[in-house]
Amino acid sequence: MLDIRALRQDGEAIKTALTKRGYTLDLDAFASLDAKRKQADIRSQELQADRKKASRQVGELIKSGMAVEDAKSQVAETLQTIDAELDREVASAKAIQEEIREFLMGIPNVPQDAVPAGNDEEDNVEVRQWGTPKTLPFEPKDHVDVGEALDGGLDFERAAKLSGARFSVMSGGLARMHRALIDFMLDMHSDEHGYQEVYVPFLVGPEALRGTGQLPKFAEDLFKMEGERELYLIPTAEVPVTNLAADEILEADTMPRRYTCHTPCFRSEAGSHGKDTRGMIRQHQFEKVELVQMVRAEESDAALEALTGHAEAVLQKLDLPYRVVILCGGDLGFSSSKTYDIEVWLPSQQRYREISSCSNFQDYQSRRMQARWRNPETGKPELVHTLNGSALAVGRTLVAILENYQNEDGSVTVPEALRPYMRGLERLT
RNA sequence: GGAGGGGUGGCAGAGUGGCCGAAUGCACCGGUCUUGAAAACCGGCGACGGGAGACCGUCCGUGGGUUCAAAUCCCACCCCCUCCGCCA
Repeated sequence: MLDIRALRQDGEAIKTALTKRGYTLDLDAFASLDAKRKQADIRSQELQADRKKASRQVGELIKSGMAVEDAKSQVAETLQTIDAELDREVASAKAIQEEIREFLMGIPNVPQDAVPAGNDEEDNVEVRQWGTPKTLPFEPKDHVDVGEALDGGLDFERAAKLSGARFSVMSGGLARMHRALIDFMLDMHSDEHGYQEVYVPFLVGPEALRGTGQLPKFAEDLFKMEGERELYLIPTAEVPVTNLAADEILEADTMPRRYTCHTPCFRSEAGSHGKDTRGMIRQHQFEKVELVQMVRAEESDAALEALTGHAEAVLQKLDLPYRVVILCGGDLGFSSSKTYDIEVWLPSQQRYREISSCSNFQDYQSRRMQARWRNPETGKPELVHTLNGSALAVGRTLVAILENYQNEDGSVTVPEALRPYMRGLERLT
C-alpha cells in the first residue's frame, strides 16, 4: 500500500513512475475521494466533539447537585439535533475511508529508478552471469526423461492418478536428493548467511495475504480451503514469515530480522494454462526455501544485494551456471519496488530459466500489515522495509541438477556439495 | 467436545459507568551526581488520523447493543490460559 500522504503531495510523480509498469493511476478519482473524505471527516469530528461536550455537561450538573432527569433535559434538545446528523456523517465518513483503503490496496508498488522500462520478461536486463553453460558431449535429455529413467525417480502418471496435472511423485534416490537439497539450503543460510530458521503454518487467514499483497487482487491464484474458517494454502513462505512482524513494533536491537524457512507452496496457476505443462517446472505444489528480511529503510537497497547474493551462493556451491536479471517494470510483481530474478541454465532448453526471485518491497507490505520498529533516535515507530527471495525453489533446483549433471549412461552425478547430505552417495542410477 | 479464568500502552499490570487515553513497575529518552559506568534522584515517554498551529477526533481483542455518558453493563464472535475428555 502506498503512503496516502505521498499520493497527495507527489501524485503526478507517482503516476509517472507507475506508468513504467503499465499501470495508470487515476489521480482525479483519488483527489475527489480524498476531498469527500476530508469533508465528511471534519464534519463528523465536529459533531462528535459537540456531543462529548454536552455529555460531560450532564455529568457536571449532576455532580453539582442537579437532579439527574433535569440535567438530562438540559441537553436533550442539543443531542437530538446532533444525533440526527452524526449518524449520517459517521456512516459516510466510514464508507469513504473504506473506499479509499480499497483504492490504495489496488495500487501496485512504485518501481525504483533502477528498474528498466519494458512490458514483459523479454525486456528484463541481464546484470551478470556466473559459470559457463556446459556443453555436454551427447544430446542432453530434459529432466523428465532423465528423472523417469532413474530407478524410482520421477513419476507423473501416478501423480496425475492422485491429483491430476501439475503434480509429481518422486521416489528413491531422487526423493532423497530433493530432501537433501532442503537441508543443504537451510544449513547454509543459517550457518553462513546469518538467518534464523523458522517453521510456520502452511494455512493462513485472509489478513496475512492482504498484508503481503496476494489479496484482494489475486485470489484466483490461491487455493482456498472449504470449511467454516477462511483459510488459504500458502503460495510461498513469504506470506507467513513476513507477517510474523504484522501489527508489531520491533525493538531496534532485534533488527535486522533475517529468517529462512522451508515450506511447501501451493499455487493454482490459474493464468498459465498450457505453459510449462511438461515436467516439474510449474506445479501446483512445490517446495521452496525462502529468505525474508525486515530492515531499516536506509538499509533495504544493500539488503537486496546481499540477499540475492545468498541465493546465488546456493547455485555456486552446486556449480550450476546461472545469470541474474533485473525485472523490467512490466514484469515486476505487484508489491515489489525492485526484483532480481536468478535464472539457472537448462541444457535441454538451451536457455536460462527462473529459479529464484529476490525483491525489495520497501514499506509497501509493512504499511499494509503495520510492521514497524522503534527508532531509538526519534523514539517513534517507523515502518520496516521487507525483502524476500527464494533460495531456492527446490523442485527447479532438482530439475537443474538432473539436466546439468546427467551422464550419457542415464545416471546423474550427485553435486559434490550435496553428498554429505546424501550419506556420501555419488551417483543416482 | 465439556467446565472455569482471561484479552488494557514496547512489556508486565491496576482500573467495574462521568474527574480515564488510562495508576504503578520495567524498558526507553533527557538531566543531576560520577574520571567513566552502574546505582540513586529529577523530568519526559502510547498509537493512528486531521490541522500551519492552538487543538480536535478515533483507539482498552473484534462486531453489535444499553445509556445523556462505556475500558467498565448486555449479546455475538475471535484468541489465550487452566482442568476434564479425545488424540498424532
